[in-house]
Amino acid sequence: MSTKALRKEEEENLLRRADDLCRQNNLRLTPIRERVYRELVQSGGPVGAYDLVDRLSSEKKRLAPVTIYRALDFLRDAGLVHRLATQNSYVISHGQPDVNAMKIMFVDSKTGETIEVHSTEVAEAVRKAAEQAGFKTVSPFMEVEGEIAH
Amino acid sequence: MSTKALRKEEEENLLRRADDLCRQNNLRLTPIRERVYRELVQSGGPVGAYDLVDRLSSEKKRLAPVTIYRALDFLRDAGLVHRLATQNSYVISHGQPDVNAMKIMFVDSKTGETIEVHSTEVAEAVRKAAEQAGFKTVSPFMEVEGEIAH
DNA sequence: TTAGATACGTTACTCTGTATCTATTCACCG
DNA sequence: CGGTGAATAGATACAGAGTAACGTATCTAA
Repeated sequence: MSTKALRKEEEENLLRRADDLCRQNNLRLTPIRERVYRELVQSGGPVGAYDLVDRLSSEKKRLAPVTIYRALDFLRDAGLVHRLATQNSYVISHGQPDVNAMKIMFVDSKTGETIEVHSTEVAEAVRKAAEQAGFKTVSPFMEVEGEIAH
Repeated sequence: MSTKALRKEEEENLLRRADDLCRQNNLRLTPIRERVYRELVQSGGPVGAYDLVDRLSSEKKRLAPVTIYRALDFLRDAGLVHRLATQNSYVISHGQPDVNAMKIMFVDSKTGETIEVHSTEVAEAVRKAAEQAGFKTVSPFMEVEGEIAH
C-alpha cells in the first residue's frame, strides 16, 4: 500500500473518530465544521484561520472569517483541535484523551511543524510547580518551542 | 515600612537589575525602553502593547505602536520581559536566569494574573518528552493556564 | 405546529502587529 | 575634533487576527 493511501486511510480514521465523538456527546458536526476539520487533517499541520477562509472559499462563495472562527471554536470545545497561540494557527489534536497526561505541542521555531506528545511525567511536574505557586493547573495543554533534531 | 514602600523598593531593585544587566551585556537601555519596562514593573502584571501605547503617550505626544513593539522586542531579547501569547500581553520576567530551569508562567484563566515559577523538574520532563518526539527543546519558557487556588 | 435553542450569513469594526522609509543619535576611527 | 557606519527612533500606512451585533434559517422538543 502506498504511503499516499496510508495517509488517506489515516485521514478517514480521524474523520470517523471525530464523527463518533460528536455523536456520542450529542454534538453536531455540521458540514462547515466537518470541512474545517477535514482541511486541518489534510494539511497535516497548523493552519491559520484566514488561510482556512481562503481554502474553503470558492469563486462564487466567499466565507466570512467569523464562520471559520465559529467552526474552530466548536472543534476546540470538542477537543478535536488545538489553538497554537504562539503561531496564531490551529492544528488537529491527535491522541486519545488521557486525563492525567499533559498534551505538549512541540512547535518547530523555523518551519512551524508540530508534534503532539502526551506525558504524565510533565503533567505531574507541572502540577507540583503549580501547587508551589498557589495555582491549580487547569489546562492540560501547552506549547513548547523547539526544533526538530535532524 | 509600608507595603507601598516595599513595593516601591522592589520596583527600584528590578530597575537597577535591568540596568546592570544591560550594562554588562553592552545593551542600551534607552529612555523609551526604560519607560516601557518601568510601566510593566509598576503594573505588576501583564499589559497589552496598545495599553502601553496609551499609558506612555501624553496629550501632546502620542507614541506609535511600532515604537512600543520595538522596545518590547528589545526587552524580550534581553530576557527582561516575556510575551504571553495566549493573552497578547507582556509581563516582566522575574527570577534569575537558571539555564537548567523551565520558566513556567501560570496564567489565571479568569483574571489574567500571572505567577512565574522556575522548575528544573519540569525542564527535565519536557526535555525527555521532546527527545522522544525527535525534538530539541529550545525555549526555556512556557505558559500554562490555570487558576489561583483560593 | 409552534416556541426556543442552535447554527449560519452579513456587515462592520476593533485589536494586534509589521513594512517601509526617513530622521536622528551614538560609537568608533582616523 | 569631524566624519562615517550602525543602531535607534519617528511617521505613515497597512496587513493579519478576531469579535460585536443583528438578522435569518434550521433543528428539536413539547
